Amino acid sequence: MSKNRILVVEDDPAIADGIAMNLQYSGYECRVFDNGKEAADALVADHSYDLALLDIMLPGLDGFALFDYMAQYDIPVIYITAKSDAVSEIKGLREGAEDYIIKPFDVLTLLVRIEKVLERTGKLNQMIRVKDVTIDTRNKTVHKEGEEILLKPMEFELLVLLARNKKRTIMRDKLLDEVWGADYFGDTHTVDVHISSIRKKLGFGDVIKTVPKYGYRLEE
Amino acid sequence: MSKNRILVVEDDPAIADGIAMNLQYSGYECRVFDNGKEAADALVADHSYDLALLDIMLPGLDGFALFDYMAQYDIPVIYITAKSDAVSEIKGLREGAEDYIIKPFDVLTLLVRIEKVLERTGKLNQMIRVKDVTIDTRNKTVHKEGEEILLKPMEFELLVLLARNKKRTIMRDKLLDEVWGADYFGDTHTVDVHISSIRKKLGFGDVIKTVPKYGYRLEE
DNA sequence: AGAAATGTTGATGTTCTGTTGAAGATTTGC
DNA sequence: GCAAATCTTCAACAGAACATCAACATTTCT
Repeated sequence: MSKNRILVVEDDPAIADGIAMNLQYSGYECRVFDNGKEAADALVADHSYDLALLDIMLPGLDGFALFDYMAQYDIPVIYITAKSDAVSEIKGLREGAEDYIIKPFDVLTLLVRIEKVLERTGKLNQMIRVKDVTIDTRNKTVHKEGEEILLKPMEFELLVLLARNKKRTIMRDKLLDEVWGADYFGDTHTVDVHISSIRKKLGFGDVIKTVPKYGYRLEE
Repeated sequence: MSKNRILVVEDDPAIADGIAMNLQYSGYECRVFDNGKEAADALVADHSYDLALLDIMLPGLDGFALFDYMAQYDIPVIYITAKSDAVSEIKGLREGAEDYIIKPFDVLTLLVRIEKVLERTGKLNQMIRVKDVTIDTRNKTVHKEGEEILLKPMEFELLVLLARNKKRTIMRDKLLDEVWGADYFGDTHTVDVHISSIRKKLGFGDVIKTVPKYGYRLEE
């Protein structure tokens, strides 16, 4: 399956570098521009992007202006906003942007948002393979060596998050946030129990690594 | 990868020079102003800073006034305060500053504070390379010649501190303070044991130098 | 409403980690 | 060069973190 292509327009080089590195690491192909004008011009020749990450505050053409160019080619947009322009978020979403994310953000949050959008637009791989296990995110089923393994809903969600972010260590808090929701108040111990159950059902004792003091990581 | 840019506003030339020298030595690009007015004016033309260090007591525009200019461009702020204005610290933080540091401070304390802020805003390099060893601060992993080397949490934290401050000798007390926390009461001997373990696992016998009677230093 | 299944919490046993002490090696100072 | 101080390394202990099981409360489904 071919890589999803992501367009990034961000003028802060430190942030742009960080995003680019992480996207590539996660298996996306990405192209970065540091100003709106160049990005818009380049679209004419190449507009086969699955998603665009647009900073709102940009020199020249700003994120909102760029949105129209994206709409032309049906490229969904996630805005990147500084915390000072809280007002603009609403505007961005009302005009049709898929989502927004406020700086500073952590990498996993961004990746999960991207996955959500790609899933909605049907561009995300429905099947995830980890070792001899196949995860079908559409039918919510898991197979190992032809046999279906029954995972409970929470176990499934947790597994998908880990599997979509292979080789990335995720803190227990972060797992709780993303799988259980940000408004969940409970012990991180719950995560441990679910991990334990997944390991047992899938024989993932070594595939899901424990990173002491931090969290878990699913290996390739 | 581009250097992080830091804005320094400090009227005491001795302190300003010291900060500037140390920041450059640590790989930052920095610009120094000795008064608030000039700094604020210069922001209009160039505001691509990743962080600002602001003295509170300044001729003309003071640190608090400058904060508003920084907020406009979403530049995080660390205040530099004289020991006497303990009251102002609280005010500064409540208004949204990232952190503060009290004069006189030692260089490493300042550098670690800076790293904390840059990490939170996603502008710090998550990969550190020392010789043939790669440290991934986000995934909490260490690789040497493609192989993963397992470090224990404390070993990892200690290594990161040393590696982020290469060529800088750090006292045992300082290492204890920063890695174990200021409220830690224990023998500095613990540091020695951990250093020993890191050296052994990574083959860093010569890379981490012992500075007799003082502490340790990680060479480039 | 009753039954089945799920998620959470608590208890228990196990593994892993950090600290300490002691012995051996190295360096420093005289 | 020798003694003293300092550092390195090993091993053992205590405590923390983690895995697993079982019971309970909650939700879902029929």
